[in-house]
Amino acid sequence: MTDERPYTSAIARLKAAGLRPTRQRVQLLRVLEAGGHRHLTADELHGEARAAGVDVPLATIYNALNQFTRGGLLREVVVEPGRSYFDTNTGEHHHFYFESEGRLQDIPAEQVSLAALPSAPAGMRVSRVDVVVRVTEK
Amino acid sequence: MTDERPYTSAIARLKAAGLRPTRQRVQLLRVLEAGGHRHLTADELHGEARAAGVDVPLATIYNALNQFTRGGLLREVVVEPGRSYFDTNTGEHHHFYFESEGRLQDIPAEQVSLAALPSAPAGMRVSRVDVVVRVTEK
DNA sequence: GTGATTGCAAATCTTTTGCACTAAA
DNA sequence: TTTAGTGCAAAAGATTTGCAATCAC
Repeated sequence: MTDERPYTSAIARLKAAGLRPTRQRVQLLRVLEAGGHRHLTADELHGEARAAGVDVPLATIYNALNQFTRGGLLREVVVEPGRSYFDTNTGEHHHFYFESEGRLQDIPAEQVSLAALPSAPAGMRVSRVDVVVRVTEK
Repeated sequence: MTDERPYTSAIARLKAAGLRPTRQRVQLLRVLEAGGHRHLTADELHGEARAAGVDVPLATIYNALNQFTRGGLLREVVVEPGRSYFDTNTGEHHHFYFESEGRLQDIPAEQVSLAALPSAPAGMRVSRVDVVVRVTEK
C-alpha cells in the first residue's frame, strides 16, 4: 500500500495538533498513515519505521506516540496488562479483541448501541466510553 | 468491616476453583473477602496482606491473583497501561474509571444495555464484553 | 512419598526520564 | 537566537520465571 497523500499532509496534521513538525514526527506520522487504519504497539511502529528507513530510538517512538495521542492524532487502547495499542482510527468506534492472537479489530460505532448509562457523578464528565468485546476460540 | 464467613469458605471456594487450598492462598483469599467488593492492584493486596499479618512476597501475590483469576474467583480489569486491577466482583457488570484518581467503580449490568453487537467471527465466541466509562473532572 | 506450591532473587518487558546536543521558528 | 525536540542511556515500574526448599494430599 503506497501513501498517496502529499508530504505536507503530515505537516499540516501535526500543526493542527499543536505539535512542531520535526523530521522524526513527520516521518513517523507518514509511516503510520501509510498503513491505513490499524492498531499497533510502540515496538511494532519501531519495526515498521526501521523497515521504512526511519531509524528512531524506541524512546522517541514512545514520546511521539504519546504526543500524537494527546494531540488527537491517535487513540490509545489498553486491553491487556503491560501493553498499549495505538489506534490510527480516532473516530468513535469500539473493539473486538482476539485474546489468543493479541489482535484488535474495529467495530463501527453504529454497530453498538449503548443505552441507559448511569450519569457521571457530580462535577465529572464522561470523557469516553470504551466497549471491548473479547473473543476466544470456540 | 469484619469477615463473618467461616474459615472453610475460602477453602471451599479454592477447591471449587480447582486450586489446592494452601496456607497463603487461603490467607490471601480471606484478606480479599474481608474487604467486600472492590478493585485492587497486586501491590495494594500486598500491603493489605502485610497489614493483616500475612507476609507473602509480591511474586506470590501475583501468582495467586493470576490463579484466582483463572479459577473465576477474581476478574482482571485493565484500564491503564502498566497496571492491572483485580475485581472481587466476578458477576456481570461494568466500570466507571476516574482517570484523575486511577479509581474504578462498578456499574451494575442492568444499568448498561448493549444492543446490536456484531456477531463474533466464525469459530470464535464472545468471552466477555467490557464497558469502561471514563470520567474526568469537568 | 511425591507432585504441587512457595519463597526468593533475578530476569524480562514496557514505558518514562534526565540531560547534553540539535533543529525549528 | 531562543525554545522545543531528539538521542541515548539509564531508571523505573509492573509482572514473570527458575529453582531449591516446603507443604498438601
